[in-house]
Amino acid sequence: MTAIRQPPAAVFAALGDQTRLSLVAKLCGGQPRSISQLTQGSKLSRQAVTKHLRMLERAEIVHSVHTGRESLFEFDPEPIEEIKKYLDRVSEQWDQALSRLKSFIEG
Amino acid sequence: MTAIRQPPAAVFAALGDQTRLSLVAKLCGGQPRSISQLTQGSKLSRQAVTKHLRMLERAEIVHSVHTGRESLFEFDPEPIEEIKKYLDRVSEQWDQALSRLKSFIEG
DNA sequence: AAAAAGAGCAACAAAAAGGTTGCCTTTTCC
DNA sequence: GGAAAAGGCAACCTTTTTGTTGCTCTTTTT
Repeated sequence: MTAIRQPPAAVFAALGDQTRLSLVAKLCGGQPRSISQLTQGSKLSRQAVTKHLRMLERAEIVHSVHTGRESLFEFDPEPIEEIKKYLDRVSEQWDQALSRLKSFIEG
Repeated sequence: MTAIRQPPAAVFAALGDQTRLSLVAKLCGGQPRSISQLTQGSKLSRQAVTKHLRMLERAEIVHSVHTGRESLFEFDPEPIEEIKKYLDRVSEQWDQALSRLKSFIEG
């Protein structure tokens, strides 16, 4: 049931912010965390952090699960694997360009 | 002389836009291209494309070289290699979390 | 049952992003 | 020398981002 994936730009955009990058760093450790937990130590308000989490959620980098009075966020690895592949293709293209240049000079 | 690298968030942000992603796709092919060339086929104005290029330049993903009346843009691979490493660390953390979970269940 | 903790919703405001247009300068080509 | 091509600069506009605050609701805790 491979879902239709966000285009890579949306995932990059979601990662393009230090606050959200920090949230990802915490969540990729595997332990689900509540909004309050994720707000601890941050200079931002809970609402601000919530908005960032919703943005990560739209990019499908995290998802939330409601339990009792709190909503826990968990990391989802797929979108990041996708953009890694994307970046690999970019690097590969570049490497091929370098190879061509090299054999042109040598040949 | 390893330059001080942009923090990863800035690089992700620079890639977080379809237009800029397309520009990167063209430039990572190795051939330097002028602004006019890069504007060809785009629905955007030259100025809009220029702004996107400047944004990629700030993130050090490309750099420009003036030759005569045109300015050529070239791809720079380092920032992308950096964020690939960053994403590898994220994936690694996640994988370790999964391993711990697995051995907890099995043990 | 009352207080406290965790969150959602909505309104608001400031700043940044994304794009346009007009005008000017510098090269190149005829 | 004059026209055309390539770009830089600045003003301007609209939309999105990023953040705040206040209020309400539900779930725990005591």
